[in-house]
Amino acid sequence: MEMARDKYHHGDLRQALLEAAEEELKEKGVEGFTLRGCAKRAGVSHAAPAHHFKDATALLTALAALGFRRFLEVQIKYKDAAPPNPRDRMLASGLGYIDFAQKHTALFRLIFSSDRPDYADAELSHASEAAFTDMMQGVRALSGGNAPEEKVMIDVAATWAMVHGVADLINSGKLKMLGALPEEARRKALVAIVDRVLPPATTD
Amino acid sequence: MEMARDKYHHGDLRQALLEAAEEELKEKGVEGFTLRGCAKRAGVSHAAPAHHFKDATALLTALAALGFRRFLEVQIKYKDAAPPNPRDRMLASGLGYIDFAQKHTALFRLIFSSDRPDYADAELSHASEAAFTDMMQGVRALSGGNAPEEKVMIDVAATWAMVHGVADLINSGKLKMLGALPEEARRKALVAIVDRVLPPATTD
DNA sequence: TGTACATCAGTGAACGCGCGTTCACTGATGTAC
DNA sequence: TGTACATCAGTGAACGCGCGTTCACTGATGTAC
Repeated sequence: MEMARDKYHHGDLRQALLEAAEEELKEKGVEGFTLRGCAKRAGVSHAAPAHHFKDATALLTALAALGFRRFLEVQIKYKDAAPPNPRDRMLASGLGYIDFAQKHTALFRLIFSSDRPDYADAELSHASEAAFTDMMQGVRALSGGNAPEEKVMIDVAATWAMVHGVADLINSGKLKMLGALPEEARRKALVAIVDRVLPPATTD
Repeated sequence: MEMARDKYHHGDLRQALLEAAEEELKEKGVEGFTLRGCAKRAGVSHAAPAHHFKDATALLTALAALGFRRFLEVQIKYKDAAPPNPRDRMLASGLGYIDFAQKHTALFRLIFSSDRPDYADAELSHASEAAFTDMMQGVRALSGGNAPEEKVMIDVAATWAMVHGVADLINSGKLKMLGALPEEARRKALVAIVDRVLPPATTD
């Protein structure tokens, strides 16, 4: 095993830069994010990142893509732990969405409230679509296979908006009354809120 | 009437800077906002703003306060045009919230998704509290005077989250299917969505 | 009504700073023979 | 197994840029007498 400090070549600077970027984002916010700051955090000269990312946008774009993938993973983890019916799975998925927003404040902001990543990038748009598609499918399963398209659209919009609203408000500290509740009560409250908007499961 | 171009003294540079700042925000986003850019837009040397705003944060803080006041005005305007019962007034208020987010994208982002304004500032925190208080009162009126506090909290959170979620998702272009609908259909869809989460009016 | 003076809002040159970007370089690694 | 060489990932000095901030200044306005 080699000691990292002895190495002139970093080994996996690309990965290290992504981790550094996440930290940088956490501490400085999207608005104060710099490439030089990331290089410093990764323990590397400020010119080194150029070998891996064209510019700050490229780094933020890759980080946003990674963010979307983790965002989806969290939701899937929650879903897989839920009772195997569309309603409970959808509810779990929503709780995962909110949990991600709370635990990864900076990433959540990056993927939902920033113009800095390049959304035309193939990797990023693929990752974001995967996340959104998963959510749509969950709602569709819940609305029932032959619900009219118009109803499905309303269901999707309502469910997504509710979950996203809770996540964004908690994330920006505006629903402190929820965040302040003890673990179990918080969960119960979130369930009550999200549950209120889920379409009733159809039985056909 | 004096011609503005003949004046060495601007007349009301403070106000002009606020308007310039809103434009700057609209075009460059919170992330690219500069004081020098605002000065240029206001047609004034870059050192002039210092007489009115200590720094960029002070200007953004004043702008955010102004944003919250307008945000509340729009909601009140909508409410006053609605049938005078708690449910319709609340619904109207929510539509006003969403309307503001759509028409003042930059301001909405500034007040809900940016760390740059100083929220400890008295004027700003007063303006934001006024907006939030108004909303809480609307929900409280709808929940009925003697609803248990816990239910009111859930009602507030659910209503706020739903409205805010729709507003934020439309604002960031993620509910295109709603934005793309023709005027009347869009309104109907929004009503259906927001209405779904409003607590039933109590009659006691 | 006129003059002197204080006040205030603006100018524009200058500064230091951190940023992104470029460039010649150097050290480490992998491969051909 | 050893040597020569190409490749690649890093360094660090240098640059130009736009930023915020400071400063001596100047032009306009209001007021005292």
